[in-house]
Amino acid sequence: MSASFTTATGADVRVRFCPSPTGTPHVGLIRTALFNWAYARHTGGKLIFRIEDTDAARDSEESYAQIIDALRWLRLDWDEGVEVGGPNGPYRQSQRSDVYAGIIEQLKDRGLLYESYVTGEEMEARNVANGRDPKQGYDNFERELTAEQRAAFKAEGRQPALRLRVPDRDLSFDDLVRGPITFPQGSFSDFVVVRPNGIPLYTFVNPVDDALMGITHVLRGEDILSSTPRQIALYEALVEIGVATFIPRFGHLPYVMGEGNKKLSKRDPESNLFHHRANGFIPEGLVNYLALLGWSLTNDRDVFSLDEMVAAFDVVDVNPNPARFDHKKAESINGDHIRLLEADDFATRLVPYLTDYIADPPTPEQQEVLTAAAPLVQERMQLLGEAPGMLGFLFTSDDELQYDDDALKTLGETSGDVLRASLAALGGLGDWTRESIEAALRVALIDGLGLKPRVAFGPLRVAVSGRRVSPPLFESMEILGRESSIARLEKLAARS
RNA sequence: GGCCCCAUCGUAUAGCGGCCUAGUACGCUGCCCUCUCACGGCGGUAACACCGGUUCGAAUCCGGUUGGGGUCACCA
Repeated sequence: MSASFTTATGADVRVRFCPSPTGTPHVGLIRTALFNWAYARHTGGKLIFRIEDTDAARDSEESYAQIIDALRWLRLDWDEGVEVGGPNGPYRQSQRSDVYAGIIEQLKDRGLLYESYVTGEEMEARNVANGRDPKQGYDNFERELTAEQRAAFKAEGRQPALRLRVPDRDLSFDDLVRGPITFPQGSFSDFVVVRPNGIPLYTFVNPVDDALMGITHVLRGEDILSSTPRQIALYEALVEIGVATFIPRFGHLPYVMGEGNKKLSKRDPESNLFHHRANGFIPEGLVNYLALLGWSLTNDRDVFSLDEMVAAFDVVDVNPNPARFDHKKAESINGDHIRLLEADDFATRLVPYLTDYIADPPTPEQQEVLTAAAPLVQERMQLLGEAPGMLGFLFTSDDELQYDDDALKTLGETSGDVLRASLAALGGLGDWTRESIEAALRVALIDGLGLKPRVAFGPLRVAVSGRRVSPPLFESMEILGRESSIARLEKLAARS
């Protein structure tokens, strides 16, 4: 590649995110969006959001809506593109056919694109006839077809595909995350950019749109690394006809892998961004974890905000090795972010996960309980999806409260005595507060019955929550109220 | 198979020639705190794939080997 093309830097940075709307958003895709976004924000540049919907058979509006949903949920905004518009629209490739048609004509007139009539079967036969591997691929043999030959094919009713004449030399570029990469001449042959029906392929529209939109840095998945020299060849052609004035820099981000050594597949639920949202990831936590897949803030801290990421992010610091998605680590990071939330904010975010128990929005009574109980569980949660298990008992009537089997198993010989002694101690209690409840129970059970705390309070926990583990007992009883607490102790005492 | 990429504890990473008897986090684990579970605190476990070079000195640079991954479509 010529060294004479200039590339923009600093505030002139223009990066893009250009997914195909097929299927539900993948964590790898979103990680790519995040890095592009962070780079734009860090440099004061622009993020362009374009949709590559040139495959009518696989693209869907539902998928498009999901990608928008995902970006907005994670608070990744864009400066130009679908939904927001901009000077380089339209931003959906399905609406840009006219743009492509003009460029195809110019390229063809210059001889940079040429007609190719050979079919796949014919090419295989040709390779066999020439003693080559049948799968060897195209050998550029139609570069110099004469007008007569072309006319003959057309007379047969054949329509040509258009191939790009690739330069007969090595193609190199300096990858932002991997350094210099060279593809030797002959690594690939002239490739099809326009189908016989006139519809251009991804290999064409992607670089063309990048050029037209002034993209300076192409940050994308590693899977496209090997087609980068092809794109550079196209770019050189675009420069020749004046459509592009420079070749962008490329940076290939590492894969996001699943268990073992396989790329996180679309079938794998871990790959589905919304699966994580449904489980109770908060955007702060998920985006933080995604950032850690190939990048780090400092050597001794991995919990940080988007703002902190923006201040520090640079593509050149991205690690080239593939990263495994570790849900344990992801959940731990999420738990840290949950703990960072303001109490009211946290309580509000719990609501959608508690719809089996409360209304959305909650009734005033439910809101009161939720506000009181949220701080008790904020430091014990990694995922908001744990809320029903931890708090459900507070929104269940005394009659309907169920006991978990493993909770009942912890009940022993003394459980009945503990419950009866507790009822006696609590019966005449004046104030119903965490402190008064605890004081009365300690006197009755620890001092009175001589029990160890964990033995004494276990049965009460089961009676109140129906579970073996629960939020702190005395606080739970205070929130539940005197009447309900006593009813629950009596209910369990009756069966002990 | 051709071409390309990658290679530090189980995982994610720090390290960009001496600060490294390799740091941090998750995980696992011991102890403390403690009404359960968590949170928090203090410990422990565990890695430079291999072989050659370059250098006074290499996890760091170079070459090779091995291993992994990707890509070779008229899909994107």
